[in-house]
Amino acid sequence: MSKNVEFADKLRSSGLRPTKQRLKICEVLFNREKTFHFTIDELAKNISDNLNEKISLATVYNTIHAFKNKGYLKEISINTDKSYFDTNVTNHHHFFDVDSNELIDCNDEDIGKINIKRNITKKKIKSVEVLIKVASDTQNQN
Amino acid sequence: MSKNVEFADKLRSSGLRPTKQRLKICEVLFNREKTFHFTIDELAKNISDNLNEKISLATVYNTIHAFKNKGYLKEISINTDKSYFDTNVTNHHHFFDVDSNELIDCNDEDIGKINIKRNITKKKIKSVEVLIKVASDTQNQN
DNA sequence: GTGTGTGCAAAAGGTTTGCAAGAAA
DNA sequence: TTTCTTGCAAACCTTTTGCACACAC
Repeated sequence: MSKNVEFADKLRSSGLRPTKQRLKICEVLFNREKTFHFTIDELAKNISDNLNEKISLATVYNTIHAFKNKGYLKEISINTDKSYFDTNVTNHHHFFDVDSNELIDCNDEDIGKINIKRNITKKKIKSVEVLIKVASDTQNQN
Repeated sequence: MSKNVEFADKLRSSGLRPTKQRLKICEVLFNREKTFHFTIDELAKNISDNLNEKISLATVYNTIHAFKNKGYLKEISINTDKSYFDTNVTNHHHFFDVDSNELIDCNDEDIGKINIKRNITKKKIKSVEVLIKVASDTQNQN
């Protein structure tokens, strides 16, 4: 419960009104120990299943994008039909299990430093993302 | 023209009938020196503009997926609304210019070797993809 | 009260599918 | 002639948008 006050403050401090829906979403996303990877429909399902409450899909989309823009969430580059988000906003990489469509965070110790030796003229590097696709044997690569 | 015979043989040898449409698409995709990055609609536009011929969108989709499954094309993991494909099917990485939505191939010399020190239980690494997002300054990260 | 946020339904955009007609083997 | 391929339209799925109502401040 005290968590909700924290969430409300956090939202307010970034210019977002702490509405009931946003607080619910905060609860689901940030009230956990491990980082959380999800797609919008998984999140919406999670909310309606576990919290016995329905939030309009449009609101979920709006909220997730607002959170992403405020830096509370990160969007992961995977070539699937859906967008994946991550509550871990630090610089890190991912394993992607193509059997289960599951993301797994990758620590710095898991991968050596990525050293980019080339510059694109007039451009700055904004992010470096490594995606390691894994599968149980005899799977194809995509 | 002799190229077309090559393409036809290549298609036949992988169990694909060399139809007029598939040969056209081969021409556009593989009859060039540099590797080619594209989305389906760019490709369809390219065909109708440059070859003065229309191929049904459904056929373009079918063909691109057939080519991908046969290993003639690679699909790139970027989190955009569209799928990106690459005629360079070797292991390599990419720069992605978020201003222009353009992909740029990355050679081995541009990035040191990626060394993955962790195993996911019972899973095999299928691919390692590095995506370096670049932008002219003052852009956001996604 | 004023300005934001929500929710619904409708629209949009990319991709897939069903099926009849056409082309390759 | 048999099997694969094409093309069109409709369907599908995720995501976005418009707008009236409700809520936060």
